[in-house]
Amino acid sequence: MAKKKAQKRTELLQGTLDMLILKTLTNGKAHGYTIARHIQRASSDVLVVEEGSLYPALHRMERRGMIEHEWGLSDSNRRAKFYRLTPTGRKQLTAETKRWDHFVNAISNILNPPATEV
Amino acid sequence: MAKKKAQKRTELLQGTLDMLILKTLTNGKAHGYTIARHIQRASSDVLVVEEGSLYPALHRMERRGMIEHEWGLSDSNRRAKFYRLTPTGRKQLTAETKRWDHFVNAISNILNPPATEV
DNA sequence: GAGCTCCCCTAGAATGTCAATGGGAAAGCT
DNA sequence: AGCTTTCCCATTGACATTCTAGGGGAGCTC
Repeated sequence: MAKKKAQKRTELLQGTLDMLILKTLTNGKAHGYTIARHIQRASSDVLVVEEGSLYPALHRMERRGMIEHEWGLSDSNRRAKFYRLTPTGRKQLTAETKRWDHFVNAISNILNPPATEV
Repeated sequence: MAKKKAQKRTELLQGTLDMLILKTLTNGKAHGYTIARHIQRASSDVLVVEEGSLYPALHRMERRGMIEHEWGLSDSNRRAKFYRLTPTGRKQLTAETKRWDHFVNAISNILNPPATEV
């Protein structure tokens, strides 16, 4: 037994999902299912996007004007909602990426403090 | 006017606060107020820990056995609750740091995909 | 004693993620 | 044809964490 149950804790750090989705869409339009797959593969399975996180994220991002959708047919011939970046979305990606770098750098400074001053 | 109001969005990425607190405590015991100051200074004001986040975090961390407290007097001669790392807390810090590195690396792979395979 | 800084705390709202679930349709298999 | 798998969309309710916005008290300086 001992079901190696995955941590109950959040897998993704809140706030990073939008950035990942936006980034994924810079490769061209894609539908939800594909976006999730891409993030998972590109991260070697470290980042797993649950559907219950993905779709709400896509919806709020569209509501906020970062992405737009149009219906189409997927590679496997199924109805799928293809999302595309808007100019706003591109700006947002730039901003969030900058913020992310900034943030990671700050954390890093705490985790590995630079040589102390005299 | 145009009060450049800071984004309503969360300043800290969820889940990082505990790690920062634990790390801060590796320098020795400290009380809440000092911990917050330290994080802010060490990050050049990038990371600001609000009191409404700090104290609940300290309390739950203590509840989970990662830290312990004892009352004492601060440098400025006021009653203050000094927290200290427990062995569990140290382990937790190691685990969270590993998780963090792992995570940052994964995000990085998506944001700056390595040279594509042939 | 007014005002500042330090130090503790909590309640309520907001946000975002997850687990669980549901549905439907194409593809592949036997 | 029927069955199963995979793909694709979506929502619900629980949960954790953070923030805003409050409250209180005690030492220090003038």
